[in-house]
Amino acid sequence: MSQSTEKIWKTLQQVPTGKVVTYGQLADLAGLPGRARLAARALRVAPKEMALPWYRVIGAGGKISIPKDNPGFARQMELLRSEEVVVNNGRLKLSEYQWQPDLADLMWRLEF
DNA sequence: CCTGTGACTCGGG
DNA sequence: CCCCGAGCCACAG
Repeated sequence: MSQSTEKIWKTLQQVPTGKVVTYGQLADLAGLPGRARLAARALRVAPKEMALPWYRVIGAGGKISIPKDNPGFARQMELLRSEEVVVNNGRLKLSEYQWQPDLADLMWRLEF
């Protein structure tokens, strides 16, 4: 895999239960500013065995970005709800659930 | 090499 | 709130 893709994966592992990040935010935290599309792609190609919390990644407006006709849409909603995240019509309140990394988390990032 | 296509985002209208 | 276009970029065809 490309190194950029791996950075996305590692960063995503840091997102705690019950919290979410947007594609753009994930890319930024991974040290890849402006690469939201890469983040989306990294999720799609991630091997299942990695068990990444892919469902904790949503669109910038607080909306689930998976097309509604894709079975993953409903799955993402139920997974989020299983973590106490309130989701309505594929929407959730970013002000309440968006992950705000603390200093320790940012330090961790220096490891790659 | 060129083109189309996104699990993206932001700014306009 | 929706739709569009423009950036953006890896990747398949």
